[in-house]
Amino acid sequence: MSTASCPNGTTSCHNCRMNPLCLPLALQDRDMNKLDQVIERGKPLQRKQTVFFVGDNYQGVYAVRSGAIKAAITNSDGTEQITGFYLPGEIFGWDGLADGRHSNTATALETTAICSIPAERMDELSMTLPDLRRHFMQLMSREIAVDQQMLALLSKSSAEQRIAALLLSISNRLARQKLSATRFRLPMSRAEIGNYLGLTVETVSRVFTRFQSKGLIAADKRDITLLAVEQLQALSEDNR
Amino acid sequence: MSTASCPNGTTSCHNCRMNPLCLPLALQDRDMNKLDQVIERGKPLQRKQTVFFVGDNYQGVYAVRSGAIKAAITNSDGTEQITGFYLPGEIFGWDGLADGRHSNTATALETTAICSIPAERMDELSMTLPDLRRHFMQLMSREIAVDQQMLALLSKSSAEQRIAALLLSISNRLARQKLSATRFRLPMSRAEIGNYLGLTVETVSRVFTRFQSKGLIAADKRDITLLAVEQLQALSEDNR
DNA sequence: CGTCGCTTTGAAGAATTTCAATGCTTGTGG
DNA sequence: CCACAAGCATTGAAATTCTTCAAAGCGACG
Repeated sequence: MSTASCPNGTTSCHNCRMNPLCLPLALQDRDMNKLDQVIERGKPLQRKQTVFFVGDNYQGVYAVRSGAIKAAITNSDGTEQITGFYLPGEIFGWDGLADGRHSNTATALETTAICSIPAERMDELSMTLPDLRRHFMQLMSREIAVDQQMLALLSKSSAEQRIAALLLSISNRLARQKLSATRFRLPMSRAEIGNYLGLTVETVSRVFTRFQSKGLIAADKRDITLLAVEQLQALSEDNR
Repeated sequence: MSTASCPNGTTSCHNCRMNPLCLPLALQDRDMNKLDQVIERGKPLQRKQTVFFVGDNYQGVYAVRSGAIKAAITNSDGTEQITGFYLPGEIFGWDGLADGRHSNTATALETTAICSIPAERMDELSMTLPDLRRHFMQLMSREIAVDQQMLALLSKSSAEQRIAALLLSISNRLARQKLSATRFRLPMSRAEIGNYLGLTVETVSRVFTRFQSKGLIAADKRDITLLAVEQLQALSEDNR
């Protein structure tokens, strides 16, 4: 992996200025300087390490710089329900702002580098930098729009449509980060895909097989190549 | 209907001060005064009237004062996919903030009174009133959390669980507004419930019948009485 | 070399959808 | 005032999709 914009180890977040990875908005230079001081950088997370647990106090939000994060709610019976995957350039953790505690647990799917944006700093900045404030609200709004899109997907569609839509979503999001949109490695397992999409592992596996035999994708375990984006698009858009 | 806190016709939004209907946060009195000047009140909407369409410019968000609103995405084939129902005291329209255009169409399910909170005003206020700014972000965060909860529900559960969860959700939300939590009239049709929950009308209808024969609810068309809240709770929480 | 984690495949069973038909309520025009 | 159309809800029976249960393959890693 790690075709990401900021290499993992010895990075300085000055990259965030060149490539608007952490906060992908065109900010004034002046604003960007201030922003740089706010972002805290930690050491990369290993697979299965968590950023925060359900119930943890909300400290702020996080931007994925490389790797991938999954967010999951824990059901009453202890099983997990994945509510989102976050790829490089995306922000997660907003769920904790409402009542001061996270409703999700956030876990690294692979070796992952993140920036944190502490709540107080965000608050201070929101006061002094109108652009940044608007940007934060736009980011939250985007999360809402994405979740609702996902809702629409889950309510309406068959297994094939869901998986087609997920693959296209990942493709688009990688493209936005100037990464390859047609060849990529899935950061999550079949089981995690199934969990997220409300399908069993077996169904996910079967759909991948079917997609291959139809020539829509090539899949070698987690390495995916999209061969017929238009057809996938059509598939995901049609109602069953 | 219209057991809502602010009666429809001749209202002044001073009610919003007494009963924190429009913005349900404990604000300083001083802040509340300023807020009152911001909220615009229009005439009540009739059933099927829309607040905004997909693609409309984002002008701000709206609070439901009485009645009910549905938000829906239009699929490429023209069918609608309901992404949320908004009851008295709840805020909708955040989806348009991200890119300046609404991704949903918002429609009144019945005669509905709303307040609008214009974007510029919200922006000004966010600058001068830190509490209010935090409150806006909390509201957005709550929308995210609710949508994600819904995602979890749709991914994991059977028809009965989905419907049980929807009934409980409505019940809780009415209770928060000091309305009856066990007897209420659904503002939406079976078809709309099905659309929202990813089920067919027929399945929705059958589940209502099943719930009645099990003594969990009494239902006369849209008039619902919850008879066994704990059992519904248990049902909605168990995985299938 | 064997175990562990993940993926794939098959066959049977269950839940939901689809198709078809009927009933109930409301509103409207004759 | 009645009749009829339109919209919504309900019910049955057949068809389909997805899940469940069971088993086996593959690859990585100690």
